[in-house]
This record gives sequence, C-alpha cells and structure tokens, in this order.
Amino acid sequence: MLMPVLTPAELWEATGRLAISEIFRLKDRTGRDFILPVTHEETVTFHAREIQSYKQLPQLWYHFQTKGRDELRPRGGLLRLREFVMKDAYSFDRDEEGLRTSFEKNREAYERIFERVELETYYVQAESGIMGGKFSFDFLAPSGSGENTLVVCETGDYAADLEVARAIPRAAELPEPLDAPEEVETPGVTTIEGLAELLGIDATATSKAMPVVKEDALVLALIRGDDRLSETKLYDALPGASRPATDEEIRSAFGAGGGSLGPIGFEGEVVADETLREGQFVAGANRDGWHLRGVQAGRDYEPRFADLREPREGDRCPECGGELRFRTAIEVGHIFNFGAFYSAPLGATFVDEDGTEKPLLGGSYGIGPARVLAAIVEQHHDEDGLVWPRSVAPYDVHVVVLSGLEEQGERVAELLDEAGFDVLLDDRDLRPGEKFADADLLGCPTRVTVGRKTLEDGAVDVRDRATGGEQRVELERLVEGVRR
RNA sequence: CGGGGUGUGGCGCAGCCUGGUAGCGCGCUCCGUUCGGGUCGGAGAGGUCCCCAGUUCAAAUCUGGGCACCCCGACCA
Repeated sequence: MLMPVLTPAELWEATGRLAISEIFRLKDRTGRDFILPVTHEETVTFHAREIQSYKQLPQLWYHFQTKGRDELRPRGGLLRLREFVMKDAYSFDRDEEGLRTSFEKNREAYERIFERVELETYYVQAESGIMGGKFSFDFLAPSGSGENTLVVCETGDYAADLEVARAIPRAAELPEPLDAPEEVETPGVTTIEGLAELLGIDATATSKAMPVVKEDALVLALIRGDDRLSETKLYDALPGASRPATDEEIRSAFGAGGGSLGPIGFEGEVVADETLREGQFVAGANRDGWHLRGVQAGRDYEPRFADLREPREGDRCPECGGELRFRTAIEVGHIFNFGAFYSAPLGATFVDEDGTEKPLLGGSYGIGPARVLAAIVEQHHDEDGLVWPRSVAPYDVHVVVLSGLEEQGERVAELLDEAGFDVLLDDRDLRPGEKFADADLLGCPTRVTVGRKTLEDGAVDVRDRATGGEQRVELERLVEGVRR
C-alpha cells in the first residue's frame, strides 16, 4: 500500500512523539498542524482501529515511502538525509506470543535479505530511545563510514552497539586503602590526567562525577576516572533525566566547580558505575582545588549501582573474556517490538475470543534501501570500482564492443538478452581502455568483450569482475559460459 | 549554536604569505595519428578570480563587512 506523507499532528500528539525535535512540522493555510513522519506507526495504528476481532489477526502491512526528518545537520552522502525512502512493515497481533512470532518472521526475512545481497550484518540490541516499547534490535553493517560503532568480540560470540554494549574493563590499579577519606590539595587540577599525575597514581584509581538534572533535582553520576560516561546508559538508569547540570546549578548544589565534584557531602541521589563497587578511589572534595583520597562506596557514601561506562576498545567480552574490537557501521535496519505503545493512546483495540476488549500489540520493521546500497558499496569494491553482488547488480552482463564491431556486439547482446540476462551494451566510440575502465567502475558481475581477434575464432572473452579471471568462450556456448 | 576550512575557465586545483600581463591537469573544438586496459603530436576556444566597500599608482593577493558551500562537534527512532 502507499501511505500518506502529510500527517495530522494530532496523531503524534496522542502518542507523545510530537515532542521529538527532528520531526518536520508544517501548517496548512488555515493554521492546522501537520507533520512529515519519520516512520508510520501512528498512521498504521490509526487505520488499525478498523480491526474489530481477533479473527482478523494477525496483520502485516508494509510500504515503501518517503520519510522526512528535520536533521540538525544532514551529512554522510546517502546516510543521513532530510528525506529518504524507507521500506517499513507493521505487524498487529492479539497477544505477546503472536507478536513474538511476527517479530521473528520479520527478523528472519531481513536476515535473508541481507544474506541475498551479500551484506555482512550484525543483529544487535539497540537503544529504543523515545520510540517506546520493550526492545528493539538493529542490523548493523560494518563499513568504512557510518555513524554507529559496533562492538564485536574477537571470538565472534558477542556483538552490540557501543551505546548499549556491556564490557569488562581492565582492573584498577589501586594504592593502599585508607581507614577514612583524606583531603588532599590539588590546586588548579581539573582533569583526570592532571589529578593522576599530581598524586602519582593510575587514572583507574580515580573517579569522576557528572551532575545531571532529573525532574528539577540534581543527580550525581559517578564513573571511574579512565572511563567515559555513556549517556544512553545514564538515561536508561535514570528515567526522566534530561540534561547535564549548568555551571550555576553545580555551584549552588556542591559549592564547588566542575573539576572538584564528588559524592561525599552531596545531598541528592548518587548513581555509581559498577567499577566503583569495590575499592577506594580519589574523588572530588566539593571544594575547589581539593580532592579526597580513599573514598569507598558503601562506607563513605551510599550509591545506587548501574552500568554507566562506555566500553573501550580492548575491554573484555562479557560472554567469553575475549578482546573486544570496534568497527564503524551503518544501521541498515531497525526492528521494534512496541506492544501497545501506539495502540493504547490511539484506541486501536479488538475484541478477543473471551469477549474482552484488548489493545493490538504491534511491531515495526524498517529497512533503508539507500543505506543498504551504501553499505553494499562499502563492502563490495576494489581500487577499480564497484563489484556488485549478483542479486543487486544493475545488469548481469556488461558487453563491451570494440569500435567497428557494433553489429556483432549487438547480436551478442541480443543472444544474452534472450537467455534472460539483464544486459548493458557499451557501443560508444571510445578506446578499449576507457571502456574497460568504465566497466570495472560500474562493476557488473560479468563482462563480455567483443573484439576482432576473438571474433575471427567465433568467440568472445568472458571476464568475472570479482576475480578478474577471463575465459575465451565460443559464441555457440556463450549463454552457458556466462551462466557458469 | 560552537570550532575549522573553502570560494580562481565546464570539472579538479595552484597562485594569495612577500600587490605588478591569471596558470596547471582533465574536459571541449579543429587537423593528423593511434585502436584489446584511460594513444601521441599540433593548433585553438574559454575566466565578473563569490559579492560589496576600503587601502594603493596598481588588488585574485592587503583590510573591513556580507553571502554561499564543506568538514568537525552538540543532536540523532
């Protein structure tokens, strides 16, 4: 089906997604609000209100449609655009089990697609953001460019998006423990590097603090000094947290500036990374130019523990202890199990076998054709140009006709065309070298060269783009020769 | 919004620091040559040097202002 692009804003108001900053908004001449959707959950769920009975379930609807996204900064060629085509499917089921089945079917379908187009992808847990729903998964295709970082174990048993990846960090190198925290003057020190150097300790023996605002209250996030805070994990651990605290808020709550913050003496909630559960660490003293040695969770402050750190290359795999590597990747597909997230606010219900009214349970399954192509190009090229996988090659056979043999070349092309191949015929009046170079650049799987010398023998040359292997094939056996 | 960069024949760039006839490669036109991996030679056409103002005998070049585009960051279903 073909769904509309222009969408009444009320639908998005109802699900809460109107708040998303990158939604394209517009008004008609009477001032009514519309949006250009980034996905069509609201649209399909609105129409799914027509579903009355469990007997009409399950349903699976899909379309290819232009999507709009008011990007802060479009970039990356085909990867991040204000307008792009997406193939997305939406399932509706009567219960969790049905939803799981629909979800699995769509996942399998996508995996078969990626397999068929010869795209190396990893199926990984994704962050769902404000999309809602219980879980979502990404298909990530490693590539030279891309905006996702894929964390993979060297042994191949673990793969995850950096934003949600778990990892085992290197062990901390801690100095002798103290009986109680001890103040130490650290004038002018505002970085972990400076702190570790001044105190003559390893960065892993320090902690750093980041205050965030959650529903008008300050919360202190605490991680080990050598780590980076994962914002995704932080906001997962602190539902409702919205932004880093401002300098003024920090000053009034802690009585000190950004470089000297710590958990001791802070009135609000402290969320500490798991790495701080055991041992003593240096922390800010909440007094400019001072730190505390020997600060121990559980003894000196009572934090809630959570996984807050961003994994680093070289960390250990949570499954097997193997070394974790990073690869940049393109997100080529994203599938969601969102349950009643849309059907509940939009009132899309049905009557089940037992006579009760229930919300439809939904999933959505998106795949970006342009991104898939971009990823294929990244994974299938060499220094001369593209090397198309057969299933997505624009043509199966590229017939290069050398000048003066146009008629014979056309016959060869017709022969192949009649045999069912998609044929590209290059009969331009150019030097052979230029045509070969162009054929390499375009990257059709097979090249057939029609030249005078081979033609005298009643043959042509058939060349495989991927391997560069070339073979002389008699004209009578051309079709088999190409098919091989 | 912050940081950086770029604007010069159709395309890609050099020249700018240190002001003085605007240059290179590719492409294009014509003649010849060559013809299974981007031939070779010759002749030629083509430019408000992003815009405005200023300094100067003289500005692509220096100064000020503006515009456009690109990259990085914030953001990101």
